[in-house]
Amino acid sequence: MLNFSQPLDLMFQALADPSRRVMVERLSRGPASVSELAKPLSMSLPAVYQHLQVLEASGLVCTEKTGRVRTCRLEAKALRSAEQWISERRALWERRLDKLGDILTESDGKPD
Amino acid sequence: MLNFSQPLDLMFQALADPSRRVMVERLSRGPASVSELAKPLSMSLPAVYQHLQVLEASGLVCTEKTGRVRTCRLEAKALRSAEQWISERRALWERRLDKLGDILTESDGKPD
DNA sequence: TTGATACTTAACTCTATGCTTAACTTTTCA
DNA sequence: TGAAAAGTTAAGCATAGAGTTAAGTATCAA
Repeated sequence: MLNFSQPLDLMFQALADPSRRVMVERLSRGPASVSELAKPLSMSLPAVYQHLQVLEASGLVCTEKTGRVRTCRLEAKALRSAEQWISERRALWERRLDKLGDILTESDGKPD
Repeated sequence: MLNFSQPLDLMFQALADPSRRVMVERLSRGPASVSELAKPLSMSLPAVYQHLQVLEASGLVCTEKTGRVRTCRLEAKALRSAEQWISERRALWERRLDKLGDILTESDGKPD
């Protein structure tokens, strides 16, 4: 399928990489510079930088450069929308399971 | 970074593809066969099948074959754990923002 | 003004992903 | 029994993704 570059694609794609999740994890405890984000990761700075660009493109992280330091911070709104997509599907499915359970209980074990 | 194949990697990776999200969406409304999942997607059945395997490997979907039909259903527990990861990070970050807001309000505009 | 710091860009390699078509393998049922 | 239905496997191809090194650029501090 062609890449529609929809927000959810980019967000889930961004979250799929463990290094990027480490970066998000770090940023959930407060803003950080590029080098700070790189510190716990065993890879070159350009690699970290590329991950950062993926996170920024997804909207999960926004950055701002002041002097020679780029400061990165989490974007709660984007996190919320990814969370919400999952939540809605799960709710739909669980509601269905509940209803099914009720029917089974009411009818004392009769199948669907 | 090496592929640790951690559950979250696989789940977010699985959700990153729009075709797979269409499949999850369909399954949130109830179980379905492989061909039913394939119906709205403009790709070959083997392609759909491969997507299904990605979803199954991630734990988001489980399947069971009866006769010649494979029935697929959502796994609420897995959805919950992906949702929770995001939720926890967001909560941490938003709590931080709130505290910061409080400090700014109490001190009447003094910086951090 | 010069060396160090903190990114940033470019070019390249290697692997993983997302398809495809073709060829099987069950099951089902007329 | 034998064709149709539903799924499965295999092989191959094209593109995207994750990493590298090397070479910039822009700030800062002395």
